[in-house]
Amino acid sequence: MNKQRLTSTLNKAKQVCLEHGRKFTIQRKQILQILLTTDVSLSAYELVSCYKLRTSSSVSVMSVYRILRFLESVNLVRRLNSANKYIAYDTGRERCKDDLSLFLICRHCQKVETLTVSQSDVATLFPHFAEVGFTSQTTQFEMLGVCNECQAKIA
Amino acid sequence: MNKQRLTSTLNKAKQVCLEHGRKFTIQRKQILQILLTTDVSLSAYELVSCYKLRTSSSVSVMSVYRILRFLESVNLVRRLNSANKYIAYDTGRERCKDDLSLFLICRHCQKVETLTVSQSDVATLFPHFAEVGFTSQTTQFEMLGVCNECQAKIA
DNA sequence: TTTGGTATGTTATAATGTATCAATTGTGCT
DNA sequence: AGCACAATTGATACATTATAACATACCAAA
Repeated sequence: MNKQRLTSTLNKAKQVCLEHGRKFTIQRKQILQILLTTDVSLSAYELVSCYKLRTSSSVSVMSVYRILRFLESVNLVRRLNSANKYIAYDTGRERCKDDLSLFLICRHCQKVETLTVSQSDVATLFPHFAEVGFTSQTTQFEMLGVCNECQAKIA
Repeated sequence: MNKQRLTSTLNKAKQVCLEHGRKFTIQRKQILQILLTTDVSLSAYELVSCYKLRTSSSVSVMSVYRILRFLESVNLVRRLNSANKYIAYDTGRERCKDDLSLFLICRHCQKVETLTVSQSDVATLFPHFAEVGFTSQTTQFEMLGVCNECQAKIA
């Protein structure tokens, strides 16, 4: 992500916070910026370390957890259940309100690629779904595997 | 799961272990049996408690983790990433070797329903998949939501 | 200026999971 | 039976991830 795009994304993020009547504090901005400028997912504790390195200031783990929860609540951050780590959620790309995300997580380089799937596609895939009468509240799927770069290296 | 089916499932499980040149010890059997006779997922620590209650004997948490990892390795147990809990993996139902499971997890009653999807269906759903060149090693998806029984109760 | 909501700091603790090494058990072999 | 060997389990310590509870700081509106 280049500098210009980063600035624009952070500005949008600020708007999102303000629309929710919440602040885009320096700490929230820094945490989001760290997540935006890496292509791997980071744990709360890793974020504490990065924060220290990049700002010559510091945050408590508690604050990081709170900040992550907040950023998640306004859809600026996603948590990866299969890794207990967090990634920035790209607000730049066009997406329907109820599209689902598919995160492709590389076991080797940890890089996370994000794809988008529509609700109707999911419904098509899971025809038994309607039968069992389950009401999904899930907004993301996670797949572990190997990305093409790493695949090439291995072979 | 009725008694007869349970016995048959446990026998099959024993076969699976032996085929892998491993033992189906009393502890492994008990842990699997506990998981087979509940329809909710259980954490390692919950399994320790259940074990104590049901057998008037006990296991260490360490052993439970090891047993779970072993049972996972022979595909008799699955771990739910979204909950850090474990469920028995039904060997009874017909399934292709590389089918994927879709676990429907109810937020209210914690019950887990298991559906099956073929690899090819998944490939159809995610057309961008081939483009990004990601090699998936994932064998399951997890969806959180509300099951039909709970939905009815709520409404 | 005081009051109410938002945000952060601080400490303690819960929940989940791994590392390590010793002890035990079981199995096959002689 | 006695022995060697691998698989399994126990026990302790520790690492990682996460929440609870309560105090303090900040800031804007009444």
